[in-house]
Amino acid sequence: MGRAPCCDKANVKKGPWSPEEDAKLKSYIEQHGTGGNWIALPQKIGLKRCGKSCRLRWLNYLRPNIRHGGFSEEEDNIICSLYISIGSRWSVIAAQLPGRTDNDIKNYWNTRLKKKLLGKQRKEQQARRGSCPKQEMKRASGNAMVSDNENLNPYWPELPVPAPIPYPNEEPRFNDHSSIRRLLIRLGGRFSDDGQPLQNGTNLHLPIDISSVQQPFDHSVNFLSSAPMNALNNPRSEFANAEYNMEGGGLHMLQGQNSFLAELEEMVCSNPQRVDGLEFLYAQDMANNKPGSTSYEQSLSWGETSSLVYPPVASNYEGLQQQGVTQEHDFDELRYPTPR
DNA sequence: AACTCTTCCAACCGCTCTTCT
DNA sequence: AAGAAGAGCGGTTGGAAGAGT
Repeated sequence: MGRAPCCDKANVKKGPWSPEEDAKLKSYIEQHGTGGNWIALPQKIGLKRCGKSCRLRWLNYLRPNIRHGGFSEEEDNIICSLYISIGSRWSVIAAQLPGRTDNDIKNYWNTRLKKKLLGKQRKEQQARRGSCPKQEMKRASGNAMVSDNENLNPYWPELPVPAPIPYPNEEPRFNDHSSIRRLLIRLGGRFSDDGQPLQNGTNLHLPIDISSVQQPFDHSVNFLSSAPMNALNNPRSEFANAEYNMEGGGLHMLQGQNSFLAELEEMVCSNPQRVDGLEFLYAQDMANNKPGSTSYEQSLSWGETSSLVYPPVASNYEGLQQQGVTQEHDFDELRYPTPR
């Protein structure tokens, strides 16, 4: 048989934590540790909280050396770089940023970095359009007939509602991580505005060599926590079945960027005739999906596709090793050091 | 001043994997 | 071995705070 139920849901408090609850939880854990059992912990200290909730409160707010807000530019770049490499694996990203929690990073990404990225992309778009005012005026006037209902795209309100792009094989080409990754790479692997433009891939600035993080996905080098590696060994796991092929625009298995990618995708889908500057986002996917087809090349200009570059992938596995981030280590300890 | 809209983040939810009985 | 709970994680949401009108 299994264990006892984790908690009495009906008799559990929800919502914001009071200072008294915080104090109780903090002082108990500092004195006794978690005891390896979060479920039993709230009863021990007389809190009407679910153990899960206690754990979250401790990890995200009460444990020592937590920093909130005030993300530095370097941290932005690290988050950006790791997101390029591994997607929304917030706990892994958090492990690279001492004092940051996965929840914080996740929030920061969703509320700021993502918008920063989209804003940057839009800036580029406007700059391009600015160089062609006649076309711009023509487009704007043509758009006057579009109903409010149809004109839902917040980023491209002046553009006509498009005919759907004829995707060759069912899948839209914003197939997730590879697309955003290319967008990030195009921006130079960094969010900050002072970054130099990417030139032949040589100026790409990645504070962390993401190749070391890619390793497990190459199925060749073990790294980080035991959990991902277990997942790799598990035939049911997404890791085991995924094809991680950075050069081929792969990473199809990565989840969690859906809404953001949908946003990006909408930018392009809504304006198939005018995708200046976004070609890089899906040109390669299309090439992959539809070898031999030239319909896209004919209807769209892929001038930048050839200049698409990827970050250098020279191994820096030693870097993570030096940080103690190897399979041998208890990665959870790195993420959530237990109070001593 | 009052109202609406937007932004931000703490906390919850639900899922997967691991551990225990 | 099977089934149930625990642990951990990522996605989502509710509401407070701030900004705009």
